[in-house]
Amino acid sequence: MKIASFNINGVNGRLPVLLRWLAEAEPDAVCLQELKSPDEKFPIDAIREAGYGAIWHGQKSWNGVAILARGTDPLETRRGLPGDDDDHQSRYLEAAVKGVLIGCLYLPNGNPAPGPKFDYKLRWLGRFANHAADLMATGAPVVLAGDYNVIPTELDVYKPEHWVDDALFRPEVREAFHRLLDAGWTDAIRSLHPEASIYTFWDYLRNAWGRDAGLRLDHLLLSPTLAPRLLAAGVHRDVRGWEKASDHAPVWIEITDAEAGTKRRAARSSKRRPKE
DNA sequence: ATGGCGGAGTGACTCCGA
Repeated sequence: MKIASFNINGVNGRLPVLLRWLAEAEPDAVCLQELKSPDEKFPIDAIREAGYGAIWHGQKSWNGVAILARGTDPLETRRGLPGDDDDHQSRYLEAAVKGVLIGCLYLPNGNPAPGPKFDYKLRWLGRFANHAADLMATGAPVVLAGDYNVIPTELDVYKPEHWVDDALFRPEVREAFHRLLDAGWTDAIRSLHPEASIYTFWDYLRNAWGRDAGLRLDHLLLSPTLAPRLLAAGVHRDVRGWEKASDHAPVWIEITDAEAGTKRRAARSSKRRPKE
């Protein structure tokens, strides 16, 4: 099963990019961010024709998240991040797809920092950590996928010294991300590629793509019950070079299906299995 | 590297993203 996350940067303006990528990559489940579309303008007909069911939480002009599922409809479990009834930005959507609970998030950018936008980002991170802990406590296989707007380490940015005061890289933000890892979440890409320089975003400005001046901002975090099923992870870099591309590239994982995962875990615990 | 590029909402500009 392939699960991907893609900050599409305008789902209507970039619909040809989305449809081409769905046809080429054939992900089983997709988290989209930055729809920049009100609910009534979400291109559900074209997405259904491409073979996907979908749920979405849009908003005029900005934000907006969606979950797509190939050949089926996502089973919605939550709309909006709990913890603040006054927060009306469309940044969190959650659904079950083929036995996996998928949280789709678009974390606030937070610039300029310091300031009210940065404060909102830190509050959002706190609410997110609380909800993530609740999800983990259920024991369900969970992936939290999306645009975190967090550069986790110096390895995840082309020139760390240019970003020290930026809301994507400030210590408070990095520490919040690492507290998630300490709590038991697995950064899928980093767990399989511990040393590699991997980016998911390249600015439109200053020929960032041509210079490979990128950032790793889009992440898939796996619960302890899902992490053992991780087979592969990567970034569809070439999509960033397409005509009318988003400034983000899709990030993806492949996991064993639920039945195979159960067999694997059973095999691992078996006394007959030789030590790895 | 504080200008750039690009989308959306409106209708030459603004706001916003990262």
